[in-house]
Amino acid sequence: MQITTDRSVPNDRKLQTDEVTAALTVAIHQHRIAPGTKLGEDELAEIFGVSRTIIRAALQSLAHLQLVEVQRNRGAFVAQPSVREANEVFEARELVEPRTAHTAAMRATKSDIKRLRKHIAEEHAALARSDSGAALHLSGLFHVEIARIADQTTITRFVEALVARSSLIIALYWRRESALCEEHAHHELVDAIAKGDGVRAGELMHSHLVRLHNALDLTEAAPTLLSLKEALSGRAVLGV
Amino acid sequence: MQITTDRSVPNDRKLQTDEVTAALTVAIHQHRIAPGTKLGEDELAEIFGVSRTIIRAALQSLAHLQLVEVQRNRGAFVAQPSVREANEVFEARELVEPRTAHTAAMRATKSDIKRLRKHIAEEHAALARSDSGAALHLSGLFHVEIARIADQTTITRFVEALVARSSLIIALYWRRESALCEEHAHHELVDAIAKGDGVRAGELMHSHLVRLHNALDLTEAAPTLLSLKEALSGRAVLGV
DNA sequence: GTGCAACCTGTTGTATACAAAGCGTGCAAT
DNA sequence: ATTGCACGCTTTGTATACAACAGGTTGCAC
Repeated sequence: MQITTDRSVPNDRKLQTDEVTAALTVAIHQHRIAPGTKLGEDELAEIFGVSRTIIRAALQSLAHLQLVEVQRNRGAFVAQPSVREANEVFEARELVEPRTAHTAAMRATKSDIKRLRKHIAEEHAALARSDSGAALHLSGLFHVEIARIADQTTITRFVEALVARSSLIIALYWRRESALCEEHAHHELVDAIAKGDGVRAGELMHSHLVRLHNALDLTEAAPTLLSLKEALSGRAVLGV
Repeated sequence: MQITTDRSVPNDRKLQTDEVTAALTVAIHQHRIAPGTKLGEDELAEIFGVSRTIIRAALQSLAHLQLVEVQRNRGAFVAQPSVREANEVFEARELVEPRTAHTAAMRATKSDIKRLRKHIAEEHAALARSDSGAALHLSGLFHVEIARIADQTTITRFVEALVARSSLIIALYWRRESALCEEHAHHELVDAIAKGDGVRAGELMHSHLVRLHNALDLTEAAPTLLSLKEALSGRAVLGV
């Protein structure tokens, strides 16, 4: 399982943990690693060419973001948010992000707008080449970028965590039937922000999130096939 | 600097990291360790009777909650939130917690109410014996408990993090002049929740938080005296 | 006496060695 | 054939040893 490996063996001697964390994060965001996948320490250590110490720190980081779940003496697995957690995550986003959009509209500078538009363009480009993983990742970053423009680092961190989990949720519960993530929503949002229309930006963000939420198939109770296997073995399925 | 040490040397072989994390968290909550204090790895390892490996994991955990700040090659320090961060934290709480109070009012069971009242009683008891550290800690837990009753684990985690940082903020910026944390606010809140009056619970929570926020002295720009002292001396300020 | 520089000490960063806990396999007994 | 147990292999948990870095101190030169 190759993950990134752009640079070779000699590490830059700095921030190794962060690099591993980032690489894994992106890989999960882009759905290159499926929910439920086991992340063995030795395996990752070999892939990244570092010791298990580094891998462990990275996994702990990801566990804190709830991107991976660590089971004692069993190892780390890419998280599989339950239906309930999925609802919670989107409810939280519906509560928080309209506010960040509103504030962003108030504070955005020209260069912020430019950056957002560039972001959308990249997203389109990814879609154009059918790289849905990258598109999804960029789409998430778009939301984080808005929080960043709102200049509230505390909430930005929260949004980052929510967006990250959203990616897992989409991987698990996205309805094939529903239309692909409507890009025009992001467009309109940027327009509202550019005009400084905070109220409209907030409304757009809210409805955008609600539509996303509704595009998920959150009816089935049990996590899907992968976890079925796991449900019968050792550990029990806790919350639904 | 003794921290907890209720149990002696033989560890229960389980969750050592979590125990250390919890002990440090409580100590910080209760203002038994001042903001800016250096948390040396060897020092902590000796105190808790575990290896630096465990301590490191615990510190990383606390760093994620932004209770401590780790500076590369320099070590971990109890965080000193800036004025700006302080404002952000309370703004975030003002956004999120009224919602949790509202939901809690809708979902609270008899036993939940009972637990909340017991919580308040303990808080009073702590105040009665002038243990302001414990009172503060319990006061924070009260807010977390409400989020827990609202049964939104995702937001509960966020509230936990916000409450934890609030404790640091209060340590740094609390105005001596302002009246002590009015306990009646928590009383009224529980009453509203017991009645199932979500709207009022939300309002009460909001005004409670605003009052708290206003009771802080967030005018001065720079981190205060404590850090100055530390800037000059090698070792951090030990006991409180 | 002051300023700079090299060293020295103490602390953190990383790797590795060892201990312990799961988990699967295979054999034996019913 | 199936069930139960026991052994061994694999993987994680923890401690420790070593390397690298930061900061302070000392000594020298001016």
